[in-house]
Amino acid sequence: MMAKPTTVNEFFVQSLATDNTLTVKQQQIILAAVELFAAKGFDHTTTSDIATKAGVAEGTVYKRYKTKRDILEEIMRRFVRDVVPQAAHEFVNDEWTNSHGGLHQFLVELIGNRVDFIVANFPFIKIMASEALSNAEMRNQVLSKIGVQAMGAILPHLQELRKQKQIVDWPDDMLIQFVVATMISLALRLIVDLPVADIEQQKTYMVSFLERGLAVQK
Amino acid sequence: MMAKPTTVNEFFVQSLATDNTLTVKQQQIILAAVELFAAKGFDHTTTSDIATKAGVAEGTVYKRYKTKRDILEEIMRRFVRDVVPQAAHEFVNDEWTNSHGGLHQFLVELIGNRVDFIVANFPFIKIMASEALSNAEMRNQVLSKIGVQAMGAILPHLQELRKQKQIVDWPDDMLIQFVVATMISLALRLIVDLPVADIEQQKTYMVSFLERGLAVQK
Amino acid sequence: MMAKPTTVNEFFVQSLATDNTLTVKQQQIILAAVELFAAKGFDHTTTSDIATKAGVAEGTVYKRYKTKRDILEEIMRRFVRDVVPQAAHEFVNDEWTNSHGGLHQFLVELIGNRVDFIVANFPFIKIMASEALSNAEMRNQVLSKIGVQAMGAILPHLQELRKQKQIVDWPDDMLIQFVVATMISLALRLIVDLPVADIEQQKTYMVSFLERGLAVQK
Amino acid sequence: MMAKPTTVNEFFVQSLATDNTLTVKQQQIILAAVELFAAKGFDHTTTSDIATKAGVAEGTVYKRYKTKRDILEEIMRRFVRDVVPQAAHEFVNDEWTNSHGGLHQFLVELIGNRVDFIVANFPFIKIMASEALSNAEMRNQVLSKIGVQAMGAILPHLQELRKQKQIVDWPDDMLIQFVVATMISLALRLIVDLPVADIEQQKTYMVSFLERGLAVQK
DNA sequence: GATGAATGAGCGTTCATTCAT
DNA sequence: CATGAATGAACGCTCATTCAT
Repeated sequence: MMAKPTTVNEFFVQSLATDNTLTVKQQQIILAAVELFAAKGFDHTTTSDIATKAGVAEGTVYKRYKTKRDILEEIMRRFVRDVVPQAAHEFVNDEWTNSHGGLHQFLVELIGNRVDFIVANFPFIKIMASEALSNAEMRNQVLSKIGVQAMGAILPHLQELRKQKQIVDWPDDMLIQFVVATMISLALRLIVDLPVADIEQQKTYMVSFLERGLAVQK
Repeated sequence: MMAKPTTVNEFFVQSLATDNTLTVKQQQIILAAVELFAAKGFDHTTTSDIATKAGVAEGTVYKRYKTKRDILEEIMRRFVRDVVPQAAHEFVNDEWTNSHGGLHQFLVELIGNRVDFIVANFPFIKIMASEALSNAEMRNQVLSKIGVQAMGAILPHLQELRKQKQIVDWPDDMLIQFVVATMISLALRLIVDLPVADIEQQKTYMVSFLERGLAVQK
Repeated sequence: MMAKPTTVNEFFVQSLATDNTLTVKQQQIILAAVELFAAKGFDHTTTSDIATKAGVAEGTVYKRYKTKRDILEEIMRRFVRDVVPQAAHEFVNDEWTNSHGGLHQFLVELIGNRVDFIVANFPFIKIMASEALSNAEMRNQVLSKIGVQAMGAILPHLQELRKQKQIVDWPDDMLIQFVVATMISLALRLIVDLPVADIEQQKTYMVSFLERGLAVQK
Repeated sequence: MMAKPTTVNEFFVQSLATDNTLTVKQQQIILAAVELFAAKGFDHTTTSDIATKAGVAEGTVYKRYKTKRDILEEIMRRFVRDVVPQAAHEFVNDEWTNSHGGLHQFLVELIGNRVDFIVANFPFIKIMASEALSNAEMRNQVLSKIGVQAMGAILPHLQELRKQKQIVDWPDDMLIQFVVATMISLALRLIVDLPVADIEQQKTYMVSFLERGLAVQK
């Protein structure tokens, strides 16, 4: 059965705790920044906010990070280096990976797991999206890496299914595009504040939609 | 045949030119703001930027709009009031509306038209998305209206197709969610800077994906 | 019997109406400025406020008066030239002037009349006081003239009473100082927002206090 | 014998020096603000003025005080909390308090002491007066406290004198009103820039006027 | 390493004043 | 004479960043 998806925050705590170049205060600063950036966005978070939430002096924030943007970049670096792989690992490690259960089961597991991840980490996803929209560097450096990692976790399975002629013979990027878009459609609803009464029902429709959209006609 | 979708900028020029409460300089201010907000985002655009680009004094910016945010809201208001309906009208007026050509033709026309709109207006869509992510009021006031307008243009057709048992018997919101997500998947690619070699090819895949995903099994 | 004291505003209307170098709009501007300065003070009144209240365009305000301060000076000039003499005239014309009724009646009439004037014109008095505190030019040009006028109305009587040995043989300026201070004590109460339950009772005490303070011991 | 009344500025220096939550620069800011507000009024003093006079950067002004008005309120608060009680204490402690010397001596001491205070602190009194005229909150919060303190120092003596039938049997508020008005009459002269040749002579007249005005007829 | 007072460039905004129509 | 759009200097205030302790 599936594990409850870990929260980005928990991943960060792990990532920071295992880095012995960071003092406790520096860890607190990063964690405070993650939460504040997620809650208010990068631009609307002041270094004073971060210092206060981290329980340190304002000068301390600058001891290790030369600028506020450096903090964001450190967060993104850790996100890409530690959090995304962890999340992928968590995802990949679930039993379905080896079960070869066909398209339906693949989708059930994928959607089931990643939709929970989206719901659990929605605030963080918003900040990533927001930054990606306004910051080209972020797009290039971070999103692409996330994309690569995500593809690494999803694409092989899609390719396998395609080889088995369970799904249509479309290019990799189109398959990924539709799978991701369908999963993200839930996040769009959340952003637009449309109520999502029943997450499990959502999952069922998503699986069904993707299954019909991708499966080869019998 | 389909009309070439107009650019948001052109719609704005129209919307502003036909408003005789606005002086030429005030029109220049709004147009400058649209471009700057689209290029650098709301927060990173200064009122001095706007004034300079519009070729007016900084005080002039405040003659009609009390705050910088008022300018954004004016833009959004015009977008919702003039641009979206125009775009919808343009969309709705295309012949397919009355052609009862079935699911396939509906999707061909919808995707064909709206994908071009997305591509033509991508910079503007980015502002809307960016603001929507960080501004709850904007979500409520603007996105909801756009949503209503968009639904008014799409939903009746989906309902008709469902009644004719051409598409699956899913709730309205799920049908819309999947159609919108599929269309937006292209915008996501653009945001992530993934190259889109062939727009027409994209359209073909989208139509195909939606058609398979929604059509009832024969 | 005593006439009800006219309001500064009414004096201004008269002053303006009889000046045929002023257009109607210019009169409206001055009247609007008088009311706004009295209500919010000179610094917190904008030329836009004045134009709006006067029902004219902002440029019109500057047609006759080169600066905002010019308007204040015009008001003060009229106040000194027309309003104060009128008020004095109104005061002087009351019957007591000729009645030679002695100190008591003099005080009764003076206090009775001027206290009502203070109460009726309190907002205007506040602006004069406020400007006088922060503007040396105003003090020199306006207050001194008001002082001269006021003295012209009061001092002769005091001098007469002194000659008749009804009041103490103190210098003119001390007599005026105490009479004015006693009358103004009511304005101080009003400024400090201390309730003044019974104006007539106040008058009685004032008369009594001044009478005892100034009368020669029998 | 009477102590020479201290200047408000000296009281402020004391009040600030003994507050160890204030850095030296913050003290300089308050002192600079006191002088500037007194000299030019609150509205005509810019934060840049204050910073320059205090010898600090403009941002430093805002480190502790969120707004310019906060600085005024801090000044008023210190005035009420430290300066007024000190002044009252200084006043009350003079020997006359216990001397039961009758109305004449009471007035001699009161006038002698407070008139010097008024003369020494005239610039500061002007700020207070100016703000009181244009700011209702200031009136309520500050003047009322000053009033209470002042009454505490004066009223008991007046009540005692009244009980002893040395002064007329008028209500407390009228007694205070006349005593205060008489003292303030000097400030009025100063405001109007009327020369006050001989302060001691002024005091003599004031004492005499009040004594005659309030004493019961023998 | 940690502190927090100090900095100052830069922002959004106001408003007295000007001038072409 | 009247208009009102346009101006731009100046203000109050913010906040990322520095540095002496």
